[in-house]
Amino acid sequence: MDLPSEQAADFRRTLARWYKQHARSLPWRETRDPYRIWDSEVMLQQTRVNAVLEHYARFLRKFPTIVSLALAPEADVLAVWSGLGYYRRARMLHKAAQFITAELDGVLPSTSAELRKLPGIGEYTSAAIASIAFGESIAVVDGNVERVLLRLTGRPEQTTSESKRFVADQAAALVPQRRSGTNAPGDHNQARMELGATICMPKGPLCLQCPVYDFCRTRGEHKTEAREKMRSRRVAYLLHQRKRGSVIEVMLHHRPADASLMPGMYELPELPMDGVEAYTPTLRVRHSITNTNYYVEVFTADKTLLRALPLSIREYEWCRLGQLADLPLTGLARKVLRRLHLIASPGVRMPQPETMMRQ
DNA sequence: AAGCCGTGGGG
DNA sequence: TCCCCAAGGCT
Repeated sequence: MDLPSEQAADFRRTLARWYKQHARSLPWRETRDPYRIWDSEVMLQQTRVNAVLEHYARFLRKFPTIVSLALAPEADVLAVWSGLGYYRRARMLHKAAQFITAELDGVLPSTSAELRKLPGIGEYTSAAIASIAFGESIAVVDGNVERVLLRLTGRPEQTTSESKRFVADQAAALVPQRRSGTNAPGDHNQARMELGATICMPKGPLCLQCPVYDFCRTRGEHKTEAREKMRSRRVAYLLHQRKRGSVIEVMLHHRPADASLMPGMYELPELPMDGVEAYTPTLRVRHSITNTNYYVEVFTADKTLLRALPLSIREYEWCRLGQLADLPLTGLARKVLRRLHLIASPGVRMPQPETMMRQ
């Protein structure tokens, strides 16, 4: 696009006006508590707003401050994260909170350069927190911004480092300077992402509603590359319960701490498919992970199925139904146990936003 | 630096 | 039902 400076200013004003009027009301936009903004940005990494909303409220109710997060056992942090995916984010967030508590007097750094050094905070997240929470004039580039800028400029979508640099340069050229009394950089960055999320979507962009239509080279003609096709796979899990006095327990598998996939999380014991052919499932659910659709069947235990388990019984753990909600369950385990009414769906209650903490 | 890490909702 | 995601970071 390479707008002349007055046109760049016009673009910024137009976008700002649109954002003020159309920004969705989201909990992390009601606060300037850097900790809350940090949490939201980590949760939003590769994750839809809808999925974040529920977890965000629960997370902040349970860990309202950096110190409270730092002091919590990792399993508790993972338990609240359960269902959000990319569990390493939760571990890194936890680690960063511990580092900040131990080394930085419990205060989140206020510049992108310092934030960038913390685990789980990369190029995008450091710029997002620095601009939104602290008003730093730095450009945020996420998937939305990249798509918006490529469409605006008419440059084809590419994964080359040259293309990345082009987008970064364009983004940097359009970021407003810091001004007192407002947060122009933070609002501008959020406005770009909001535009990408609600108007300039990957498929079927709503160009006729776009505030910067006049600045756009492509106006919806821009193509995005096709994805790899999803695969399908059938999997089977065992439901095995027992009674100890008045408490009911269910048998779970605790994934090893060094597993690459969902380490330390709890799931139902997996059964080999060839052991369940003669059985009718107690429950069927679909579950998609990355590029695979899983068609999941859950079978109630009997002696034959117990013998089909890949591990010896001792290697599984008996967990009380009452404590399931506090366990770091995999998303699938949580889904299955909820469908079977063995754990309650969480009541979603939003915490009151903190009083503005504008400096 | 390309590949890996998860998910529930919506079309 | 089947497919497509979405505000990245790390190794």
